[in-house]
Amino acid sequence: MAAGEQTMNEAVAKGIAPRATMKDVAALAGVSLKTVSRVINEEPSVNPEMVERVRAAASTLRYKPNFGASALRRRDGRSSQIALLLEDLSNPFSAIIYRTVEEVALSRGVTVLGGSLEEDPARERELVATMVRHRVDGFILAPASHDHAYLIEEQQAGVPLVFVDRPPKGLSADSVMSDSREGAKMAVSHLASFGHRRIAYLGDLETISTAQDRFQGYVDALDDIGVSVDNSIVCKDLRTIDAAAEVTAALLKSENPPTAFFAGQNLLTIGAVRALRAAGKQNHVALVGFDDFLLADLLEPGVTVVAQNGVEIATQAAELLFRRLDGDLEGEMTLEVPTTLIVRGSGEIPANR
Amino acid sequence: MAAGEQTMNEAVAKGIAPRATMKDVAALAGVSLKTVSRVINEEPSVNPEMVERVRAAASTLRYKPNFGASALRRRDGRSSQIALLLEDLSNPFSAIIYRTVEEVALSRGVTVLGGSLEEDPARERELVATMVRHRVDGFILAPASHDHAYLIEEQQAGVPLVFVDRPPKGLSADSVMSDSREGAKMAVSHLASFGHRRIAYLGDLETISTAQDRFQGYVDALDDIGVSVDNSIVCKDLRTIDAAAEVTAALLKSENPPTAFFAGQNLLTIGAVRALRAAGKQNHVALVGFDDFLLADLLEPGVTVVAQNGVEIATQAAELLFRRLDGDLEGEMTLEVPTTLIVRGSGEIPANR
DNA sequence: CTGAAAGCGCTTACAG
DNA sequence: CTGAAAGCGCTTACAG
Repeated sequence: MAAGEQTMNEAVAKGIAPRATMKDVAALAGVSLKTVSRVINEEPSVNPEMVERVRAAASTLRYKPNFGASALRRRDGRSSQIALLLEDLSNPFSAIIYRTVEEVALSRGVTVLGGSLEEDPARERELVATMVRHRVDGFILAPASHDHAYLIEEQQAGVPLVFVDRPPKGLSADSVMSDSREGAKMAVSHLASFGHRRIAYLGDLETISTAQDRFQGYVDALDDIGVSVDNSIVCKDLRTIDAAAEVTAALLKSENPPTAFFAGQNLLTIGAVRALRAAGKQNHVALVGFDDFLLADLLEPGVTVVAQNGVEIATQAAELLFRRLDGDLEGEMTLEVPTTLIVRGSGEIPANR
Repeated sequence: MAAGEQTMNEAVAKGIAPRATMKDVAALAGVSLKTVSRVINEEPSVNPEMVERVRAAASTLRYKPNFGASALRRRDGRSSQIALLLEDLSNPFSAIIYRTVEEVALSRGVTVLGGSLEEDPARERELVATMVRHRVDGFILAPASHDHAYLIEEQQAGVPLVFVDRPPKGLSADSVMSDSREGAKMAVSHLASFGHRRIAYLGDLETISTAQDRFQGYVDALDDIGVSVDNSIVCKDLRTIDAAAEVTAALLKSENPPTAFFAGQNLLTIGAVRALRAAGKQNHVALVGFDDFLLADLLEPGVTVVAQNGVEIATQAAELLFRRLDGDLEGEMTLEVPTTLIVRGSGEIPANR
């Protein structure tokens, strides 16, 4: 009693009107709790007159169902929330994935708990743990870590996992990503078709498996034209616009500069553009980037890229996740989404012999 | 019993290992439920030996606390989730807001439920309702609707509301946004200082209050130089790159074309760039945009903009929200964050007299 | 078609 | 320092 009063007083002091519960609605409507529950959940077989009374009471009290409470007791225990953990939500590729997944989830009445991992495995573990405490129904994950065995517990608890952009390691799970190797090969072969033989490689962290794949594609394309890899023009572990710009500038000033560049990621492409521009060589040295970016068409020359299909990747991933949630327990799927070459000018500058 | 067995069988059939609860941990450790709760919540005054036993049991069973269940019973009822509803998470301004809020929230152990409103008031209502069902602890909202009275219930239920980018209408709540009017005035005055008198206005939906503010800033700047508004070069209700490009192209071809453009939003700026480029007039007609965008510096000419400080807006908004959650109930705050003129070339093309 | 009792996983408010 | 009982808001599994 005393405690109850105190709560009341605190609430009043703060001007807080406590939320109505099903119990309150039941009291006002003069029916049982269970009947209110039936009406709120739109179960059939409730007397229409009672439905009316309950609806009126709920509306008067501005009753709002509590998902968490119902999930706790419901047999499926679903929270109607999924976790979406991506590299960095302010990066355009992540953003389009988020947007697309959000749309599919919304159509199912599911909300999205987002998180940015920033290539930090510790942060990934932490965010996953938080999402688990929230009992999300599933995960869509572009992992930062390189060992995902710790997620096996979640799979065993019946929480579906779909990897996007990067494959799972140390456990088997569904995944959806671009065909990086083939895309990179297409980019470099395109440069080769304009006579280039000395093509520099700018790539992200070697620990990222897609960066390895893209490098493999680069090697494949060189193999095709009988050129062997020259490590003096292979630059890996680049993460930022500035890093790519610096390396590009240095290569351009070297004794035997490349006649073309392949950049394995959009920030690196932008860095290369910046350095080529600074050196006044944007119309003399060719460039093809992996992953499209806004305004690539408005630069001079327009930047030729191998574009990823983010919408397709995200749609496939989300639909796969929901199929799993709907009970489809077939073996793991690995979906590769093809990339597309977009010709804009920078990749069609011929090699000067 | 029969039901229990059936559940068991289903779980086994699906290979699902049910999650351990505090009860399970208590049983294994040979202590009471309450003692487990104390250990998990790191309450002091538990015998260190018991702490050890409980920790060991929790670890063996891979116990994961259930936020939802504890929130249900806890007196504060906090879900450790906040809702962040923005225009479109794939738009760079929204994305930087998301990223920044996420960071502040993470430091508090709070996760973010995101949503894109897409200028659709109905979608706003729907998403807010969903977030309420999830019992989020607070809202950060860039509203699509133009009447927010429906949110009064939430305020009364003690859920803090912080508006970003756009002010609340029909209720009083905290808000944080750019000083749009002053920023727009700065942009247009800058054009005027290069001799422009015939400056076109490209603006977003008139129903958006910041679009109105930006138009007012445009009018203010013209007033300062004694020029009256010419409606034939004022174009409102533009939403997309293409719409802005079309209008710009038409104005350039008109009998008395403007010598400069002010674009009230980044997509519109990009549209204007595209049209100027197509007409070959990018070095003859001046342009200043409101809101910065990636690569604006790499275009030719570089695009002069009045930049919003998204990080500052988001930081202020998130900190304000958490201050409210911490019990600060002082009167509503309206914070205006100044914009910055970034000179890059397109805005410094003089008027040809 | 309706409702009383039990319980989801946890914390509160006690008592010892 | 520890624990048994009650209850958060809701659904389940019954009985009528």
